[in-house]
Amino acid sequence: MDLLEGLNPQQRQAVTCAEGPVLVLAGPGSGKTRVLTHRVAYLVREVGVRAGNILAVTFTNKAAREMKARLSHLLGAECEALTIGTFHATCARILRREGTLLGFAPSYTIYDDDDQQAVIKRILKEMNLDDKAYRPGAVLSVISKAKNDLIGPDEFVPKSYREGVIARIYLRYQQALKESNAMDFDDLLTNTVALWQQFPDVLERYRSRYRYVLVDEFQDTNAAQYVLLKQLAAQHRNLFVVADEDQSIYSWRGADFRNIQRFREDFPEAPTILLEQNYRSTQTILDAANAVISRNTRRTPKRLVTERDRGTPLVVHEAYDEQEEGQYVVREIQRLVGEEGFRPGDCAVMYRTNAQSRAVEEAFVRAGMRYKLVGATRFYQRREIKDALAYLRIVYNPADSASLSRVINVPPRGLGPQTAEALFAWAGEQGISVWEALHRLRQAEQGDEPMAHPLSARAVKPLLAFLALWESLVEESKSLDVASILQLVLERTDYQAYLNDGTEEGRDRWDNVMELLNVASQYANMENSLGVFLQEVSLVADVDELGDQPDTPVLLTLHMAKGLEFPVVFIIGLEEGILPHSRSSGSPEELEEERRLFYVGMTRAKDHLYLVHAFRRASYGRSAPSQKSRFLRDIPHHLTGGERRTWPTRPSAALRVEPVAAPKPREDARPAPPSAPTFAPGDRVVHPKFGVGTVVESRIVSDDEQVTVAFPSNGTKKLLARLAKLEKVR
DNA sequence: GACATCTGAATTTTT
DNA sequence: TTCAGATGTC
Repeated sequence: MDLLEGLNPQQRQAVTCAEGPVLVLAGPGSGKTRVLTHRVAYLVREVGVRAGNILAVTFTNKAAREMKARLSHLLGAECEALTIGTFHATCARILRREGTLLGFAPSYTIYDDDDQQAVIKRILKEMNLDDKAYRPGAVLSVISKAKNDLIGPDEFVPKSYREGVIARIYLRYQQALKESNAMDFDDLLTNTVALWQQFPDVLERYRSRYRYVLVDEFQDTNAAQYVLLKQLAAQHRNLFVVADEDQSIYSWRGADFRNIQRFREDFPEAPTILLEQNYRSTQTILDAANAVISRNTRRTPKRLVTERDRGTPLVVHEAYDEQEEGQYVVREIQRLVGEEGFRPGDCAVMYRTNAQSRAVEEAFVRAGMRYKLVGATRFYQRREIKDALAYLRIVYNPADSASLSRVINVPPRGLGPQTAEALFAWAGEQGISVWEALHRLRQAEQGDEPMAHPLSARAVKPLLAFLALWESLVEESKSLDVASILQLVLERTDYQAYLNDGTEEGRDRWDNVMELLNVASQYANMENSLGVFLQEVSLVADVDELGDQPDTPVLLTLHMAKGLEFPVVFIIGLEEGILPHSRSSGSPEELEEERRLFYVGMTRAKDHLYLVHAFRRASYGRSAPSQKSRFLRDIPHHLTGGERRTWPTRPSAALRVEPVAAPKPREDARPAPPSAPTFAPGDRVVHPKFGVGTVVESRIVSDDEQVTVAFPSNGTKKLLARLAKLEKVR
């Protein structure tokens, strides 16, 4: 296959200039993924670079996966040796190997937002600070900002009394993470930078390994990431970055598109290649997007052109309120599918804030139409999933105190907040982990010489019972894979009984846990499956889940839409206060970022673009009139079919989506359950522990059969056929 | 210590 | 509207 076939001259240039730094400024839809993959393939096939010497960094795991998939087509087996991943995943892997140099065991835990909050809350308590005055979220955002700028707790210079306090929290927070053998997201980057700074020989190793570095979405890198790249590429200078400043939408997370300027200064020999040819959208959509983005002052003017025809005008639509907005969208999708030959999966609905999805979802449900909601469902954020993962984490990394405090009393075992706090404080005083503290407690209680400890007599027994449970899990986990460990955890903690409170919610939660077990079982035949599983699970993002989904419309935020494309795009909530968001209209910089966000959304569309706003909108309970977004005024009239509205004919029969007996929409695709239950009510069964019993009910849950059995001597139990060794008896 | 009920407070985007 | 935290009861 000719790697250059079908590429335009600019793309070709980007693919083939082999040595030295390169800056590619790529507009939306200009085929930059193609350029990146073909360049990697070109380096390997034509230049003779060894695949093992190439590092490609992407923004999401999904992008990494896609790139790998494409490269396996282009390169075959050779692509296995490539390193392709997000900054975070790549750093996490490096730190697994080298983290001991910084004092982190390879089993370190990656803390997510909730874990971070938990740590901060504990510190606030410890320092006797009011969590109203120092809201954990606010404190964390200051800390995160500092980390993104590579400012450690020691270098943090407070500019106010408040910041002085935060500086002390920051210091304590880093200590706490270290004690827990844990890192937060930002630490993955900063610790890698620190590692390379402090150990030049290690840096040297990675420099000679990653001789060619390619970076996607470079405009969304932060200072730490930029330093990382500079460290790596300082000598060989083979740094290839692809950027679009107009699509920089993560400045609130520390991203700084001025890195593009820095790159130009630090690598002055780099040629700049412009990709302005758009292969995605109609000229009308591009013209509208150009009109919007050209209002931004801080940018290099670009002209996006396409060879496609003008296409249809944009549709600007005013709905009465958010309900009708949703109904309008659904009805329009139905029309496009019914009359214009689009598939449901061709359509995407985009919005500024997750809360906006609700009304749209309701409209889909009312219409009996399936849809896929990206994010918000947040599988890995669910309580039961986090509990299960926390168990796995303390098994893998017994120092992990945030996970421990999460599950120490889940299910309830008599270890309430008082006891937990006393235990943690006692461990803290002695400078040891809770794991060790519990061992000391056992010695004190069972050893010959009694030792003083602050734990109440009543708490000792459940504490020691918990330690025994924990120890047995740690011990047995050594010879088991993740899925088996998880099963063991579920059995030993009787977690199912805890979740199954008879409500539908309880059943759903258990289903989720089974789904997690399902995911875990995919890691079965792997070296260190527990560690691999935990790491990958810590780094998944919502967009990553947007895989081979059923053919349904997709609902997602504008942020998550970056990098995607759809034949039909609806952007809803085009109102002042929402887009631009009220929290981001303070400074011109923020306003420009809001505009970029809108631009990103518009340029996702291939054929049809709908811009929808509502006359009034309810925000938490109260409904109020709204004003249409200033961004709409930037679009020339001749590009839209004029503005349409469907009210005040409300309530109009034409608009109402008729409720249909709706199949319950599933937000997450599940594998098809096994066919029929093997057990039926009335069956007599025998269980190794509970003895003989009678089946009350049996149903398929996820991919296992859940059997409810009444045991005369042990009461009624819900059992999983896969776990419990149930046998039918005559 | 566990659970139910009440209150009031806060709402952006997420690797 | 939703949710976390506080309060009250057993």
